[in-house]
Amino acid sequence: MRQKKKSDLLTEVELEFMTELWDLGEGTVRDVLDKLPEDRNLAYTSAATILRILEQKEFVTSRKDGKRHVFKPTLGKDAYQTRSLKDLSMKLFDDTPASLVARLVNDDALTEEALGQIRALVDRRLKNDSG
Amino acid sequence: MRQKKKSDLLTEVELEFMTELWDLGEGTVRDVLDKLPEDRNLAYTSAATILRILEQKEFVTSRKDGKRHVFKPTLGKDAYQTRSLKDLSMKLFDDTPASLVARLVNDDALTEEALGQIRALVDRRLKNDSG
DNA sequence: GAGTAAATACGAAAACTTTCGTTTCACAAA
DNA sequence: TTTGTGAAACGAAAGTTTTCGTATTTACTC
Repeated sequence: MRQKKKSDLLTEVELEFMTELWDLGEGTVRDVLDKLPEDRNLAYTSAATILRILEQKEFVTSRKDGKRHVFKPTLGKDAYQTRSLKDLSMKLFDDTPASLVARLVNDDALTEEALGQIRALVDRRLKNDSG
Repeated sequence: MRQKKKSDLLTEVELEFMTELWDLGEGTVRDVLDKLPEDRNLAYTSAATILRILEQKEFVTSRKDGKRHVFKPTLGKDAYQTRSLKDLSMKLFDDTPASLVARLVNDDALTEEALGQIRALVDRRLKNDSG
């Protein structure tokens, strides 16, 4: 029996909307629409449709507040970050996170400061694991 | 004058094909098709279309070898990895690579070995920069 | 040159994503 | 209760990606 193929990843526009919701915590169609860049020029009904789809896909839930719907992510941004990294690592880095980081730290555009932060993060994690 | 909006990122299927080409170095439609998973069941003409599109988008070039075309990436896998990471970092990590790594090293699924490798990479880069 | 097996060229169907218009609904103000 | 305003519901148009069919071309064989 074949599954319907749910990629469990957000599309471009879905991610755009989730980003605003993660930032807001929760919000109405109007809230999200107002938060988009000036030049985005998306119709109200389009925004409503995106949120409806996100609800169908269970990335958000909604409750009613008076006559409007308030939408709220069911999936945290951090969880989605992890999911995206896993996907990228699988598709492009042989499922080897270290090689992903290798590519990142070999990027000349990366500042020394960022490198220092990264090392601190790794050290902290290694310390916690052993301690 | 508005640009047509070329995202310079590969679509799902395009990436699937580029991955095989990166692995092969170069190859014909048949070569790539044969390299796909058993259960992929893609028509020959579909594969040919994807490669044609990749050529239009200038991700590959082709030369003729007898009656067939041999396709070859114009963009290295490492360059595309860098590009993808930059995109993900921008869209989901506030354009802060360190926070991307933070999410990665906080993933419980990451092995201690991988962590060690990551630290070694960072150390090497820091050492080279200062030396 | 005619036959044929395999590849290319091209257009378009199918599937999915993004956008929007129209209708319906809910609430509030007169 | 009617009317106006803004939201929701829904379907579908528009845009993009993925898949494939048909026609044509190419190189090889006889």
